[in-house]
Amino acid sequence: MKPRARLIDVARDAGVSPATVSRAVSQPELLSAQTLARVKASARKLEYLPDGAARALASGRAMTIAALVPTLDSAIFARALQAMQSTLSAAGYQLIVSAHEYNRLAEGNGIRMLLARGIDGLMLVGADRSAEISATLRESNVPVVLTWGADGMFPSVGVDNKLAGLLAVRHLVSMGHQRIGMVCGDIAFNDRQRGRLEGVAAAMTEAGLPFPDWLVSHQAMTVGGGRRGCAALLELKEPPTAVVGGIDLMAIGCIEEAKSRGLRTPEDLSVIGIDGLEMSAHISPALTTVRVPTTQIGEMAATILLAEIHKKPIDQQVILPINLIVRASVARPNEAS
Amino acid sequence: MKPRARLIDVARDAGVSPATVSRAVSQPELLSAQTLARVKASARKLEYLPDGAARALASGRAMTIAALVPTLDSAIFARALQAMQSTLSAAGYQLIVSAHEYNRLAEGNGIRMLLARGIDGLMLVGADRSAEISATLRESNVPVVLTWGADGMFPSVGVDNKLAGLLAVRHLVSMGHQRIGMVCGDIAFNDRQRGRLEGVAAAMTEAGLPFPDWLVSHQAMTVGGGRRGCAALLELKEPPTAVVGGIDLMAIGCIEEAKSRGLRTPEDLSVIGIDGLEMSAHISPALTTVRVPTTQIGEMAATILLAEIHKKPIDQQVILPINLIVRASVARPNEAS
DNA sequence: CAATTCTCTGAAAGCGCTTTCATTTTATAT
DNA sequence: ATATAAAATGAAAGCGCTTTCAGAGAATTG
Repeated sequence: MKPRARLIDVARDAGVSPATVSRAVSQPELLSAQTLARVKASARKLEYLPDGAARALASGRAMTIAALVPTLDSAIFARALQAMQSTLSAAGYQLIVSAHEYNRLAEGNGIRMLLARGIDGLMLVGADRSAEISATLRESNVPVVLTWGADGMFPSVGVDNKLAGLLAVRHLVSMGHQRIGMVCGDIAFNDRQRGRLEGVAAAMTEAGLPFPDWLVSHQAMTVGGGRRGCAALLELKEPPTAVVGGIDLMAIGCIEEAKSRGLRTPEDLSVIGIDGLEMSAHISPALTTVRVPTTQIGEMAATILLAEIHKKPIDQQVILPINLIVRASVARPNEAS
Repeated sequence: MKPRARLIDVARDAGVSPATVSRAVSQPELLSAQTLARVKASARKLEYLPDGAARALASGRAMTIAALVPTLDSAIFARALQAMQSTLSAAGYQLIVSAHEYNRLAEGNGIRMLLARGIDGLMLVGADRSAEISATLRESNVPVVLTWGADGMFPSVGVDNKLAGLLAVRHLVSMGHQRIGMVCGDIAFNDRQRGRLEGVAAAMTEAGLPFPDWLVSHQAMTVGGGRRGCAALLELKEPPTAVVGGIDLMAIGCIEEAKSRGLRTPEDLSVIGIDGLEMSAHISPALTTVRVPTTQIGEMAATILLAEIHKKPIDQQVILPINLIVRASVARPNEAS
């Protein structure tokens, strides 16, 4: 219950000025080896832990980067955050993460709270936010990086979501599919899903295929959502012979739903995902998917933020390559259908 | 690029003292409606955002709770964190989360960093840490809550992991299985997996069944890990007729591995998981599992922390009930095997 | 050897806010 | 009305640290 040692206690113990102790912590190269050793000894002896709030206040730097993602409950963001954390902690920064559950208002509040809290950088997902928030962000002067999407204002790192949808459908088309459906997440506050959907639609147009509204089912972005979406498509008078999942998880749900209806994948229904989850390779049939380099996105996001903080030049918009991973969930459609 | 408005600017604009503005922010009930309105107007006009670092320093409260989990890349922790965040933000607290990737040292560092950073409470997973860190934690006087496990020193909320293993195996035994294997995560720094393994062993003993080392395979806690573990067990001279997955994800891997070897679940190999993931209900066969109330753990953790902070009485150790969810992945063993 | 340049350390002024404590104002009671 | 309590506000002292500025020695130079 003894009060935590403060910097001044260490200074007293080591017989130096507070300034010297401060330097020992943040710029040890400025001190003579001897002084440094003495201070360090005292610090250790007193179990000195610098006070973050005081440091942040005095220095204007919080050594903290925040990431505000739609949800923690997604392997996708989790991996990216993981990568960010590694990169940042190597640079002495901490990552604090928060989620808004696909709620635009919650995102706005989250941003404001984080800004108030004092952060040196902010990672956001997508570019789907109000002009007001964007303005707040801009005025705050806090370095920002957008991931998975771009808006042309803030630096960004992501992939071409439209291209992802395009690649998926092109593959399906190349296998001979004509009636293709999509099980998609809610697109209201999710420009990634919107982009993928656009890509799917574009590819259908490109192939001269019809793509009416009823061939896309919007569902929760879970396995269960995928199942429901697939069920909806399968119950159409003319069900699709192939379906693309807005994310791998939904694609997996599609496979399961088909299975539960006695349909085999890929023989009776081809399924393709977008994401490239670890588990997608291990289910059966192994999921054909468009892989998004999640880990790299996280690393790049951290790198960009760090560069912004240090006023170094950055790529305003980096678009990482995506690629089709052909596995076993897509085949030529049945003659019958 | 204009500097952010400070409290004193608002005070000036509203024609009141800084103290009044401060109160308007944190204890509005102390002000007359009229003054409050005036201050709020000025604050809005100047786009005033209080400085978190300064508030934390002056008040000694950071209004921040930290959670340090093994990994973000797990639906389990993600859900619990989600629940914590909701509960905390309702109380005006922010949650910052960090991961240590199942690395004991990294956890220690993480704890120290968080402590230095200034937090009002800390959520940790499991009780598997050095006495030194525990001491640091104790001395820091920061409220702590342990989740998924307990050590008798800090308040905790979790489940009886051993019981989980026990329930799983009892179910298997009741279905007539005698040779039961387990695919388990690394237990070196994971008392949850250790507990589950113990439970499995205990249940085997209880049933008078042998449970030699080679019937448990330690693997990465992913679908892929589950597959490898199942493969290892299946290649035994006398492979088990049933296997329990240390977590649902691994159990799913087991089902997939069996499938890829031409074995049907549950006819040829019964599989049972522990966790109760959303997706477990949707795969085929639907996974029989021991459900752990993840969301509740998160909520309780937040509630306990909040109570500790406000010096209210708390339950030192809350153990949430777990329950077997019988679905389709367990059946009586084949006569043949 | 004096002059100049470094290197190392200390003094002191905040960083932006909260929080006693004191004071003024307003409401309540006699 | 006057005394007394209650409510509303302000003055000022920090919270624990960083950082500029300057000074004291030590090292280098002509």
